[in-house]
Amino acid sequence: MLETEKPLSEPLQVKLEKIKRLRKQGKTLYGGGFAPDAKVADLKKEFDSLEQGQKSGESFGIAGRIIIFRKHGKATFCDLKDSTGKLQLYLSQKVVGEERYQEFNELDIGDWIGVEGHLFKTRTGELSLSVDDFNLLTKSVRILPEKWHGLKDRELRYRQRYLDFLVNPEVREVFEKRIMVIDSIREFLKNEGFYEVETPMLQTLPGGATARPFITHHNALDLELYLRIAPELYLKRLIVGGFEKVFEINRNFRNEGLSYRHNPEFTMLEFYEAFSDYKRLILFTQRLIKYAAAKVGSLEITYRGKGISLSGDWKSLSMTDSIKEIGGLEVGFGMEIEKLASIAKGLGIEISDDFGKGKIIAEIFEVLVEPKLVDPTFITDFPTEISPLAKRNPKDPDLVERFELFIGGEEIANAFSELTDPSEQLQRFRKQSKSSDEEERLSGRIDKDFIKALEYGMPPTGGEGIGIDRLVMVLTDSQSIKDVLLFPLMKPGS
RNA sequence: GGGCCGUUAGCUCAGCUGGUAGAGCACCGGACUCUUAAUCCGGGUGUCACAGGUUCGAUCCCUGUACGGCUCACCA
Repeated sequence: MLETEKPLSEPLQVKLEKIKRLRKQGKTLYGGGFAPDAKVADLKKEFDSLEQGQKSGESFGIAGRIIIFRKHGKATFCDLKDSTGKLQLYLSQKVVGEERYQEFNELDIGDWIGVEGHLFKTRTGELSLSVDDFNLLTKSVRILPEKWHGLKDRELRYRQRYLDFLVNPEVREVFEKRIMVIDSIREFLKNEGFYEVETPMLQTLPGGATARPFITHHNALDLELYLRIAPELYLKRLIVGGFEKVFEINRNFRNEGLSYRHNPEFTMLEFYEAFSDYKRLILFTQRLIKYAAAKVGSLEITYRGKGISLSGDWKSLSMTDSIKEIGGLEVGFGMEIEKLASIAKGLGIEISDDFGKGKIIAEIFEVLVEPKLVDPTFITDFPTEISPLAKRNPKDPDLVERFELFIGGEEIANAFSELTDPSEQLQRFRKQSKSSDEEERLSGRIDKDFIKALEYGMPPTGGEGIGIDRLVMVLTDSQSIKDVLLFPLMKPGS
């Protein structure tokens, strides 16, 4: 027990005394050397059809954590939980002898034990293991949370996630689904011929997105470094280098506020495909997300109380059309900027002086349309002003070849035909770096090495980012990003 | 960072108008050889988040602090 943690409750003190006593008696509390030869789920499957009164011919060894006792004098039932499920153990004094039986009854909920015995079915038909021998593998000192109500306190659940997994089985399912989503995306992309790569987390210029970075320092080089806010500029360098299809699934770090959909570190998929473009990515994205959704369950999902169908062809709308159709407002680049600004102000949007038409339209979109995009919808034709890395629409310089995908009101994907013209890229960066917005300025700090790479020639390329945490939230109907992160950021407890 | 709400036993929760706290699980002692939240008998184990203030008296009222939740802002 941590010495700093005092006073101890009486049940805890009693347990500590007991452990002291067991130690004095020379008992091994932290053992080892027991290798289970079976998993609970496998045994349950194999002996499902066992008749009552019948015993498995073979003896099996399993290991797990005791989660509950039901003691009956000279017989004891308890449930043992391993990574695959729980199995009832039956221990009879007649079988193991009085001394061993006493020792078993000194075990506590939470202890890890290894047991050996035969399988049988109880009177009520529950498959159980009749214990012939057992050993304590690890003594649990602390008292586990309650079996019935589980652990509800969100703070404790996030801070002590291991307990959350122990007593709230549905939490484990969410993370198993998260693992499946990531596995299936990898599988899909690899089948499509993509290489998985790793690009720098520590960057000398935080590029590829607009966000405040975490700043750190390299001692030996006496160099200011930034935790990456996006891998984009490095992945594009690989396209320049002749890799035609690359992806990375990894963490990005953004020094921004927290919310139900923001954690300072989050997992992003970015992939780039030479000779593709945003239109082809629309089709590709549908296939990718449908593939992942099908692997974890179904294309018919529920998110925040709303049924969402991922089947069929997903809707696609330009940003201004969506504002008209869903927001009921007609806006466009043909309007005077003053007019756009006053519409935005009427919606409670704050407009700075350096906002252009594009940024104002995007703000209106965010307020009026975004939350209403429940069924999967691609929004296309983003303003150039807010898309410094995307290729301009050849027919309309105000717009770029870009889309974002929304599901359940959440932004899931962001993709565009990449800007490949080095001089235009330089200009766009320069414009950004003059912005009054501190983050924009920092993000726009010109990565000359990246421009140089473009000067060597990047083939026409489609690139996309998918927020994995958001996608998992939608696919698991999780109300907070913290519920899909194993260890969400928490301030140190008091 | 702003607003609102919360923090009582290891866990889940009660606690009236201010009179120093109580229930289930867990735990401890006892009974019990097929239980399933086993049952039965007995036992309450607490810095009421923390620090001040008001009061004869504070878990309760007030102020501040910490942490969390929701929400707004920033962002994905």
